[in-house]
Amino acid sequence: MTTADRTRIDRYEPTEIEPRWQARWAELGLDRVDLRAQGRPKYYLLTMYDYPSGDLHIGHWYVKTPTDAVGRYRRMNGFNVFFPVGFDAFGLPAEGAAIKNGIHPATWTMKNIDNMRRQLRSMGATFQWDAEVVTCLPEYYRWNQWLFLRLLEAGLAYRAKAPVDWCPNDGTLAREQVEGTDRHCWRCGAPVEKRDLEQWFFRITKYADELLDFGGLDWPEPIRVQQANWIGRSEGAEVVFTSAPDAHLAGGDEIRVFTTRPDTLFGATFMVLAPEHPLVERLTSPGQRPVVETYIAQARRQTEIERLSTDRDKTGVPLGADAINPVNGERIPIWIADYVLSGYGTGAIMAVPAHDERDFAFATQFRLPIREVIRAGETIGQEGELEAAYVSKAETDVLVNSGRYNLMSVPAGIRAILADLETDGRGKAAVSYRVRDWLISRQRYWGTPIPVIYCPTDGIVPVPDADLPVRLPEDVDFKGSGESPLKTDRAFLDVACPRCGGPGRRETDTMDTFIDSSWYWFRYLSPHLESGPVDRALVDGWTPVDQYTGGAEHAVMHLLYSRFFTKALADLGIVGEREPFKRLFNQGQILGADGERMSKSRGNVQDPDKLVARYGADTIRLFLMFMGPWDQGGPWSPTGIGGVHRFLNRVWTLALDPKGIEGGAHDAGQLPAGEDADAAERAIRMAAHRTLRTVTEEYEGFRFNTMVAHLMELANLLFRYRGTQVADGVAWQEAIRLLLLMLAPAAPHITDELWNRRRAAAGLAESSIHAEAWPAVDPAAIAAETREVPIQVNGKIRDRVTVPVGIEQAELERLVLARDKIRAALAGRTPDRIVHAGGRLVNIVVRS
RNA sequence: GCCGAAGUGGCGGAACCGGCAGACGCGGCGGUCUUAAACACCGCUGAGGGCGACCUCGUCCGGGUUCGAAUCCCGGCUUCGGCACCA
Repeated sequence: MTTADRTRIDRYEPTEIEPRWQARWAELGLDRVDLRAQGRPKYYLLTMYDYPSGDLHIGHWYVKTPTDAVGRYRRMNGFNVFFPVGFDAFGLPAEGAAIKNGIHPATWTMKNIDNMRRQLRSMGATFQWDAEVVTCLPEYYRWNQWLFLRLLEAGLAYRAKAPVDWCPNDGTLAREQVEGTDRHCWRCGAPVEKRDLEQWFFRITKYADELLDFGGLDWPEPIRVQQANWIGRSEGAEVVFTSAPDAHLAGGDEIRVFTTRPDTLFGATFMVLAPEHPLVERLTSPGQRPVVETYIAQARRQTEIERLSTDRDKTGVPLGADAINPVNGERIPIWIADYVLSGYGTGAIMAVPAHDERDFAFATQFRLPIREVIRAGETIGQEGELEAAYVSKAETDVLVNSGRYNLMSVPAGIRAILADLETDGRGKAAVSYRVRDWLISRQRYWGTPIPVIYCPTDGIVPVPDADLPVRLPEDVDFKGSGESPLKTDRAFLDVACPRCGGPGRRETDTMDTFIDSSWYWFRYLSPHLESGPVDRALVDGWTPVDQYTGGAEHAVMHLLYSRFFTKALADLGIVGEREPFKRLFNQGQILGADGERMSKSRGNVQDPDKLVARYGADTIRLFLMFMGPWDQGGPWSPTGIGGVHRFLNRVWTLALDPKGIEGGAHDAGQLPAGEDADAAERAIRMAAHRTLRTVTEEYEGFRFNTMVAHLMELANLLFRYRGTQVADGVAWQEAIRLLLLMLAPAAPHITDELWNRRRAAAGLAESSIHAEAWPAVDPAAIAAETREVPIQVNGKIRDRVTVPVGIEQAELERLVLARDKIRAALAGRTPDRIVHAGGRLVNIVVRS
């Protein structure tokens, strides 16, 4: 085909087609959904909303456009699909921009949102824009405050003084926001310190056990494992030691420890308290006081210093006091050391150096006694000096040096010791969790104000519901010191106590923005509702979310908080379901071409606007799906994008110009050798329907890369028939129709254009392809009469034979053994065995 | 160190259940069309050997199970992600 010929039909011009169809879909209301419609099954499709940083990069497309394809596919399958978007609009970058450029965070944020809305529209996705949520608007954050007050009433929110992780730039951090061995801030990278502050907490620990239960959820295994590890449930015992009488001490103070190994109680040769433990002060002997105080001060500072290695030497000092072991009355010295954490268990341990690596290291360093109390059963009587801690809980291990518990197996020992401790009131079975309560206070301006007032008379007073929202003052002074401007804003700060009317002071901390994202999908259902946070009827009808898509980096933050919130809201009677997201898919992450995370500072950000201008949204959508498995991600490389664009061009040509013949092949326009028109049409139908069968499964299973590959294969096959006598025949027409329908969810613009050009050519009125039903496979079309069977000799392919589908095994064997190549491979030997692999293959086994 | 995921052509990847390794695309080579180039189209393209039909080798490494292993089992190596003294 020459250039002149090729211009005979219109060329594929995505930049002309795409905006036109996007406008048309808006007119047709394709992006609207009647949430109260009856009849069709609901499908709540949710993709993680974005922080309005200002620009979309290709990573946003990577999450959202395949998700949109799923929505379109579901819609074609008769579902009422709800697919909202919004913006996670509070947060630090806006404040940073304010300090740096003197722009108000609200101005900066809303401007960014405007730009991002435009960019999001260019994806051609069917987002429900009228459900949009912007979390920095009072109509949203008002309900953060309202929910906070309900949690406060229910005892799920509380204020406590606690050592908190503190970043000099960003203030308080949640534990999840402290990263790495050196404990740096996830945002700015500065070393994180510990500070004692009065802070607000949400009682997520109350739900620890329920959060470990993923029953009924279709979530990726790695995320479930990560959450389970984060929650970190350990079963063991709480054992009560007592302080021994001493010159400076009457004795009898209860010192509780948590242990997972009550069977090793006889091996406790000393005890260690966290430096922050409340009893340290009381137990320390006058002689040790200076050393102890120095150590505590040092430990405090130590968390501020970069600690690059976890296997640094253990440090600690003795208090100069002893404790009494409840099982044998033995006196053991009490130490403090920073390897015992104040926030876990009881903040105190019994040290069993023989059977715990950390205690072993500590004992070795300070020459404390090590007493073996567990031995592998078969090594009894071979006791010697231990070179390392023996940490084992094997069934065959037995207790030694443990008085009346000697020679009991470990499980039996645990049960017996626990029972005896319980009888004496000296201990009980206990469970401990790694997860701590969620610290939600942030010393920042750009967040939801925490709705409480401090009154000298009444203490902590909640802001009455009627006074909500507590609005962020707009006219504030950003000094750039990092200190929240709310702290110095008299108009905000000074407020009458709602209870006594006296002078009160408003809370100046704002909420962690993860609160916003912990319930936003409920709000999507009624974003402007003024009578409450959620419309209960809609929530009951539409939640849980059927499919959630987003990055795995939220495994222990957003995805855990959301589950907690949903459970808490269910207990408060605000929602009915206890889990937010029924099915979760974590797509991978697109990295920069350098293999690093995309970021402006690295200069490796891919701008989708340019790509869209050059290739069109359909090509970009399809290319992102084609790159590889969706959960894999990978470095961005535009190599190959041309191949996908070519594919769309071929679809264009197939649909509009079936009779044309390209130059190139000598036999162009001829049917394949040995094929008549009937056979050709059967081949086309079979290919189209087989493709439909696979592609349907691939949409269901989110295997978009192979889905695109199979559509390419079908297009390649049709291209071979282009210009032949069957081009544009009945089978061809059907194949084109199926090809367009199958491609429609992934490449929505070009398919609607081609669909309607073909309708117009047939004298039919316009009708969007996206209103069509997903086609059904015709079983008759895919039924084959013959099939090709590979033949192996000793597992190696030697030949193939085409046989009728229903052939008898004996007949097949006779046929196979008569083949020249097989006779040659057998070289006169007699087969020992012939394996028929379910009709898929024949393997002739011959020995010698 | 612990937990998790993954290692297949020059590259992205396919093979979903143990049954034709490398689908599809990129890149490369050759060709058709064109005055020419670009575009488009057609063919070839894992490595080695052979004029050829074909043969040998080949899915991180070493063992094993099986008629048959990229796939299952045991041991090891490497890369990526998470956790960071959690008693």
